[in-house]
Amino acid sequence: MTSPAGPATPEVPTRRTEILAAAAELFARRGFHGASIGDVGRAVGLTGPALYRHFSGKEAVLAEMLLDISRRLHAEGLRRAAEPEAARALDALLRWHIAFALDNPALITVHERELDNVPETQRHEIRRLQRAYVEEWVRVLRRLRPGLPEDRTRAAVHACFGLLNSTPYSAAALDREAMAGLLHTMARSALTTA
Amino acid sequence: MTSPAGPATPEVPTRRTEILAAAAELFARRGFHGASIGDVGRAVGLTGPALYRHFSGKEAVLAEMLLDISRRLHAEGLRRAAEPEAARALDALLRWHIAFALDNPALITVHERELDNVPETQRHEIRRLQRAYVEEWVRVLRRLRPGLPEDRTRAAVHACFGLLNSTPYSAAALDREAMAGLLHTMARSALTTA
DNA sequence: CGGTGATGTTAATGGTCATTAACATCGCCG
DNA sequence: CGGCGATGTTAATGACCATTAACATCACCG
Repeated sequence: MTSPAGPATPEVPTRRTEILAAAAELFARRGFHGASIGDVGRAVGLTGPALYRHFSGKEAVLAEMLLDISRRLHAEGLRRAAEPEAARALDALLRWHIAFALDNPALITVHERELDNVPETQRHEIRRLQRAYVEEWVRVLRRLRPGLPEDRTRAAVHACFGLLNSTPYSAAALDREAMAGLLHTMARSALTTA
Repeated sequence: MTSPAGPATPEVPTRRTEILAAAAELFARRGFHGASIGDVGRAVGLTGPALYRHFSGKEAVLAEMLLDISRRLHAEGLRRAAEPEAARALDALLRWHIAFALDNPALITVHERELDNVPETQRHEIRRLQRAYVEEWVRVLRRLRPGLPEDRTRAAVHACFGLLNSTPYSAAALDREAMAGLLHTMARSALTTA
């Protein structure tokens, strides 16, 4: 009953979502070309070729993964940026992005690195969503700091994502709440003094 | 006359350094497993097998690249952290890291992502240098903010590197000086309010 | 019961790749 | 001149890999 491009992390895990989760882990750790279809299959207790019952190919796994991430980030980004008070909107965006990064380090990593391996057609849509997400941040920040030129604002947002997405490499050091608080403080401070 | 593990970017480019530079670009763009020896060779006007006249294999190219980066970062980090006044030392470290990242986006990317593909033996040494470099930052920051617990300090430094290393993805937007200034301001603000 | 669609498995198949072998060029030094 | 070390080249070689083919299982539905 699951539609072919349905949500990747529904309440109940299906085989498709198991595969997507295992692939995310492997692609994040070893890179898209460093993890084979056999590796992904093995990670969910199957042989390599079994994956073709669920996806049309390796690239399709990556494409669906990135499309799903982009959609989730963008959809919730839209919601949180709608908050009328700019400072509150920024905090809401920060909380959302930080929670996502701490809960899904592998997804964040793959999202950041592997876009080039997605087939053209779907790559455009993913890029569109990524850009739209960034623009939500830019809009909020411009309300907060009207004097900052737009290109500097956008560069600041990108740098902020770099900070927030560093999570995968150092998350082990602190417990989740401490890490979330630290990232929030640092990111807000970086953005508001940019 | 160049020693086998000599500096990778001397005044005059040798064939070895040409190869290292081309490989850095390709490994950064497509990942270690996504760029073939043939690709690297072609990028310097050679065929694939010709590389074996200069390196013992693909992994050796990566290993020398990462070892060289780690050494350069660490050596200059040591020097700058020696400044007696903590606030000045931090600025000196920031200037150094930002200049390196803006001048060598490919190296920064590879340094951040590909350590796992280095053979064990050299991996340890690279990790040691990376850790030592981080510790220089931690020491300086602790002098500046003695109240901050050590693990939080280290996490903050990692997050700061995430911010500074985001350069490869957005450096095109601003000219070099503007970008350097923006990153410096954001990073210092993030670290000092952590 | 019989069949059929969903889901797996184990064998091809064809391509790419890292690495090595065998052979060429060429500058330099005796 | 003659040789030789440095540096390349074009053919193997053997591994791995994505994908497809051919064959099994099995739940469910008529």
